[in-house]
Amino acid sequence: MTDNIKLAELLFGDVTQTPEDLEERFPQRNLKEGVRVTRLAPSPTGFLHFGNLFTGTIAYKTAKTTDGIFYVRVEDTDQKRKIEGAIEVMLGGLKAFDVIADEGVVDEGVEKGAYGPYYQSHRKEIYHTVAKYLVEQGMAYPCFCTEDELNDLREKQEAEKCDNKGYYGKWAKCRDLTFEQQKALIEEGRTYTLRLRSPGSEDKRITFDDMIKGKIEMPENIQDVVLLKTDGIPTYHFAHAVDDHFMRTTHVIRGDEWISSVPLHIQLFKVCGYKVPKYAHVAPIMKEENGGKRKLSKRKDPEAAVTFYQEKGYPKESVNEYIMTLANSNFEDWRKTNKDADISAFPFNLKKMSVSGALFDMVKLNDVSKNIISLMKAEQVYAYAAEWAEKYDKEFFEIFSKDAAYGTAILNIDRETPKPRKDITCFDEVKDYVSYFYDEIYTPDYTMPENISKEDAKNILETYKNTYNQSDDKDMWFARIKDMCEGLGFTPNVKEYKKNPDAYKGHVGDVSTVIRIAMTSRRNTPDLYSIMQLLGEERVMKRIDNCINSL
RNA sequence: GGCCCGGUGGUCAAGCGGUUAAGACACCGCCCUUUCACGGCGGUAACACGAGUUCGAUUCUCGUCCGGGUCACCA
Repeated sequence: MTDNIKLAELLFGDVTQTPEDLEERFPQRNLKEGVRVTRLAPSPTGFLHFGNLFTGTIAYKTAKTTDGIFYVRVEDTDQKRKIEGAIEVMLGGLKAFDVIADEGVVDEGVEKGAYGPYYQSHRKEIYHTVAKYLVEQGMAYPCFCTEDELNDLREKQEAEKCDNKGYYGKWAKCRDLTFEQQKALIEEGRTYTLRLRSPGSEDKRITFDDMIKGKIEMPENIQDVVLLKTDGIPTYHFAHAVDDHFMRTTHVIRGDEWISSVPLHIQLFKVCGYKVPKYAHVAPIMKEENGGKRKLSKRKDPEAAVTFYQEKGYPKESVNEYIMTLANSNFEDWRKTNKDADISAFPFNLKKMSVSGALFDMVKLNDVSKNIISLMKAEQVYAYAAEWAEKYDKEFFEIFSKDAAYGTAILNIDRETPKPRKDITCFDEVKDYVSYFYDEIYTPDYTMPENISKEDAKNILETYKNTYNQSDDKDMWFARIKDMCEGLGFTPNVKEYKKNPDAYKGHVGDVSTVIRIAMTSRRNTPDLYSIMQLLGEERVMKRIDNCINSL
């Protein structure tokens, strides 16, 4: 029995399976050529960052464009960070924007698929099986260095201005301990981590092909990184290699902060005898701050939280559309020629991803969202708005949901025309947008424009009251307004007024404005005729009277 | 500091040896118009800098500068 085998027994005597057993338990997926398996591997922090949604969407699309599999694996290896209900928050946010896992953790505590467990905290025996194998092969060793010792090491390297910091080569104190020494330390009860015995050499370089960034050349990894922490739980690096191998991930899609550890990861895959997956490193979404760029920050930027979009009531279609404009530069061109197509029909392509981080642009998101909502049917807008209100504005929901046909009719003004209005950006605006249709939440304010005297306003309304007829069609309705202009000192002809402004008090537009204000307390609204039709004769008359009385 | 990556209008970005350097958002003007929108038309505005290579560089090479990432028993 060699020392390596003895050490492996000493360290992992309780491991009963072998890597071969695992290969059998998690067989190669039976997939057609070119079909991709991707994943999102969030750590449960209780906060879903827009960046998570972004990379998640990309991973999802990458799989879906090949009819592949997208799964969620929870990276809960950091005990210190554990938070209750965190999975619910993450999965809920993802689902709200149509990033739905085929496999893995699909709900709090619910796992689906044959490659689990999908919580890293439940995979200890799998990691240990591989760890044991690595020790047997002489590719891993226990390290008994304490935190203080490691700090000293760092300081020493700092003082020597050492370019290559870290635990490797001559600095790796525990690398060349004899079996007897190791055994003695363990029997002494000393805690230890398990480190990789890196086969890398300082002067070698490796290249790899990132699907987004292209060819990258880097120095080989020489660090004897920690594989297993003192509590026996793996570090990200080790878990990544083991999990993505046994879960049979084909494409690792993640944030580009990982790019500098790719040499390590490739080495890990090779040391374990695994096929290296394809990598795609996604640039982060940035935020502008006094002229500079920085990552969207959880602390500083409310829009960094996915819940922000839910609270504001951005439809998922809008957010997804915006994400795609950021992700694939040809998306907007595609959209132009495929106006009605579902977004899932877009041929998403990793190669079209931008290499560097894009600035988050709220104005653009809003524009995208207005377009999306303007193209929806009124029923759809009503359903979304009601759904939003039920969750975030109960009081309004009560009122708004009482009469769906009425609400829908309001939202249908000027909609489903070749040139629909684009008033609504997100659903928290709907209450204000429709407020004057609901007496319960309507507070009149009859402030008239400066160019119209109270007298004239009164006269206009008195006159109008006598001529108004609810059953007029739109042309007739407007003809009546025009007809009353002359008698009041206004002109029905706007051009005429512009030519000769001193000859009149104003034009039809001003007369309409007075009526508009009486009806809605606003100077700007969608089509007034439609509004008055929906209000109904009784309320129209009442509002005219109220306005006259308050002038 | 070492190692990576990047730098085209305010923003997102096409172009990748010869272009009047696309398009979208924003902004400005005009038109349409009972308001506001919508829509239409037009406009302002960019290849970080310096050397090479080349008949010719935004496109290729090198350097400078600037921005970002990373150097944990965090992911």
